[in-house]
Amino acid sequence: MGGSREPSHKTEMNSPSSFDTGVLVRRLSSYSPLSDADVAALKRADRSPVGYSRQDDIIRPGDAPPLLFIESGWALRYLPMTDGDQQVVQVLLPGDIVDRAAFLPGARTITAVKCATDIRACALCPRAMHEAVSERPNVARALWLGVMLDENRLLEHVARLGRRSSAEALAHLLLELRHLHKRIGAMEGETLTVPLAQPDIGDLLGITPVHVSRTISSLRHAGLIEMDRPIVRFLNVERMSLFCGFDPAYLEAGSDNAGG
Amino acid sequence: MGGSREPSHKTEMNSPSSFDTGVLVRRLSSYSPLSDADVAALKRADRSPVGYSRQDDIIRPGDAPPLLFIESGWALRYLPMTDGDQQVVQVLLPGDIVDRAAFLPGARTITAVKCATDIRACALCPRAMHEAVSERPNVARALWLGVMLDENRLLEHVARLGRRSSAEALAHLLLELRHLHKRIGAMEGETLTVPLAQPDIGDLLGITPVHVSRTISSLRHAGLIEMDRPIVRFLNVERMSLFCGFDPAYLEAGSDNAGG
DNA sequence: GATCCGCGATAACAGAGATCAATTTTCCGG
DNA sequence: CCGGAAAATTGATCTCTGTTATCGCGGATC
Repeated sequence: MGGSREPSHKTEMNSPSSFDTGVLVRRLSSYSPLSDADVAALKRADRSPVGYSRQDDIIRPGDAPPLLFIESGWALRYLPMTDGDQQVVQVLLPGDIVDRAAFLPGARTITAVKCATDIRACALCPRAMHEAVSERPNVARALWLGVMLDENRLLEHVARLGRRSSAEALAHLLLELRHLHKRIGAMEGETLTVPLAQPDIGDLLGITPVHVSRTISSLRHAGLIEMDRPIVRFLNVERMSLFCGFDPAYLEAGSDNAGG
Repeated sequence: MGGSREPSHKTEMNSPSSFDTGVLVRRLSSYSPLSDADVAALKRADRSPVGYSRQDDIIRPGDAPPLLFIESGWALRYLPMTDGDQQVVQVLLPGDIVDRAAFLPGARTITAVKCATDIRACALCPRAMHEAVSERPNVARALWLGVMLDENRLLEHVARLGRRSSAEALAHLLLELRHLHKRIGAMEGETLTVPLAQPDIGDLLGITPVHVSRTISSLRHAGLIEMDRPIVRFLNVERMSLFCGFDPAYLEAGSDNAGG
């Protein structure tokens, strides 16, 4: 079957938590301000990190997924199709929760998640998380905002697949990744590291690897990007955004965190 | 701009609640059993129903959406594209919540929702809902399960757009609608009422209206369906499911509501 | 009852992307 | 350092879907 592989290199890691929760806490507090008590409640949910190797499957369809978030590395959440193809539905970046079905005791997921790079992931104690959610409104609000923002990304992904040419779709995807990394200061100038192979991008955009290659070179020839695996350099963000109709509003946590 | 229209016929309706909450309560309790106290808590959130006419926009991108659920009728949630096209991301059926961003005080939505038929919708009091969620674990669980099932439908929609031919995509969509209605006893035999025009289906599947017509006739000629607006009759569900790789597992509330 | 407009069907043609194939390059494991 | 496998590029051809246009129908409006 496709490229599914056993998580052969799953590794226990024993570096402690004050550093490891950093990614999640930073993410959540970027959604909604967290007090020290909120952070402490989250830290109580923290468990030991686990390592996965590139190409490992973290979860598979039918699993009751573990409550995990990505510490470092990229992963791809996808639906395996009956004919062996796969459709990627989400790019998981550091701070992302692998599968929120894990919040629901006993629930099964319909997706698989494979590592695009070596991954360090961090487990959370479901009981402690539920406590944090029910007793800490800020935490609940931040998690819920995360749900909404992920949904927004998914909706835009639908629009990419349904209503854009492959060149527009690729441009839009790259601009989304750029925006997410720019915001957390994870880019050097206009240079971004995208550790995805062309077949991965094909599974994301619903096109063949051959056509990914052609699409990339068309963006190159249009003077929008340079791409030298795994480096992507943005040459003209404004023109590129215009070209594919990219508007970062859907990635923002709602300019008005006023509340009612 | 496309077909956006003011909600000119918005109408206050004054039929009472014991009947109106029925749809939502029935839906939620199909996700997770609700006690009388749970139902009572939900009823406290109930507000007066509102009517909309076919083609009205219930919400628009940038709105702080109202907390509404569909009482009767079909609506389409979509992303308006810059070129005037629209990409439908969700079919809203009775019992569906129009936009969950409404759960987050002050949040804005990025989607629009338009009525495919005349609609009766029912507002919920956000305060009472938050109370019900925080004090009634069954209610919280049912709502969260609803979130997960909607996500599953969205993920399958991504797979439809990315990895299926138009005929497979249409077959898959129709089987999803059939399954949802069959489960609540809203079909007569293998006959389903689908109050969508072909341009709506095009916006759903990311294809042109012309091609929707072709695609329908190809399913007809394959002996899979009869379609006489708005009636769809399924002639061979098994062969149709095989044809498009439809597996209803993603619509089920997880066979094991065991819980940990 | 006349008119109009959106829906639906169909046809001819154009274009985007898939498929098949061959070749080179890069990557990874031993 | 080497060898095999996967990734990447490029070309030729085919298929599916978009585009444009025409026509009939039916429901809404006046």
